[in-house]
Amino acid sequence: MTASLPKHDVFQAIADPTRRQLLELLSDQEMPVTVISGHFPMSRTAVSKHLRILADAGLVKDRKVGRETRYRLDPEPLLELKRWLAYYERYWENKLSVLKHLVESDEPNGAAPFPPLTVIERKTTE
Amino acid sequence: MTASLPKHDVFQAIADPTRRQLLELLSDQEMPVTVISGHFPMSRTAVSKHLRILADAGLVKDRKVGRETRYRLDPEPLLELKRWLAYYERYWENKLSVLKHLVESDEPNGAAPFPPLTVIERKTTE
DNA sequence: ACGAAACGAAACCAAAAGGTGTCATAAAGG
DNA sequence: CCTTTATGACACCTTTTGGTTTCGTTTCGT
Repeated sequence: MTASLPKHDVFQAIADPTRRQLLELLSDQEMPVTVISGHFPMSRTAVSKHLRILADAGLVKDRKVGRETRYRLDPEPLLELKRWLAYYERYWENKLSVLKHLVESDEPNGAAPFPPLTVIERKTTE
Repeated sequence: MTASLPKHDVFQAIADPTRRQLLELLSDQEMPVTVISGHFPMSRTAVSKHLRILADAGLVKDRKVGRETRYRLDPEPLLELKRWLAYYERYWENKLSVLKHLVESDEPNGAAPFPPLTVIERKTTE
């Protein structure tokens, strides 16, 4: 167990626009760092750090080829994102039902309008 | 034009685990800030700021009811996320083709192995 | 009319994020 | 060999983020 414990999760990894562009660039083919960083208006080191974060999230894989390290997309962790998103699909599928909900809870201050207070635990840093 | 120019984008908004929990909590029904913050191990103000960020991204809507402000989910911006994700679906649908790609680009240093260097413009802060 | 409740705004703070440049090392290539 | 190339590891800096507390304003309830 404790299988690889990703230090960065997918949500955080894709939050940065540069990293999303990296994923797009690497989706076609694998590339070494120098070539990759040539596509971005920042230092190679900066790009390298972004790649590290993506790797931590499992979104890219690397392999050494001679003196270079080639990176390529691994889309697998995006499945988690897809599953997360799937939960909300039902909400936009019928926005009308949302509207209906709004109208129904019309009373300014209902009797017991809100669910039992369940405190959401702070995820302890693993 | 310049239609509402969201200061925070969806990707950044959902990057924070607390904000994802907020979305989940608000997906069922609308709630005023005090009730919402009762579910989280942090100050009301902190929760309020998270709600602000979600609102900036268009993920929640608020309406004033008396002295309280009730927040509720608006799933619409998640469509952007869904579209972004859709681009990558073809990659995990056939991970085998990715593998094939890898094997084919076997030569240690091919003639012109990488695409023409197109520098990706830094998105100027709007 | 007045105290309490609900909330946003502001000032503040520590830590994380996103950059930079320099350096050490390993592999390639005369 | 000796130089160049590719890269990761550091040390460092600035801005953003996520949190706090305090304060003012509006609305409610009595």
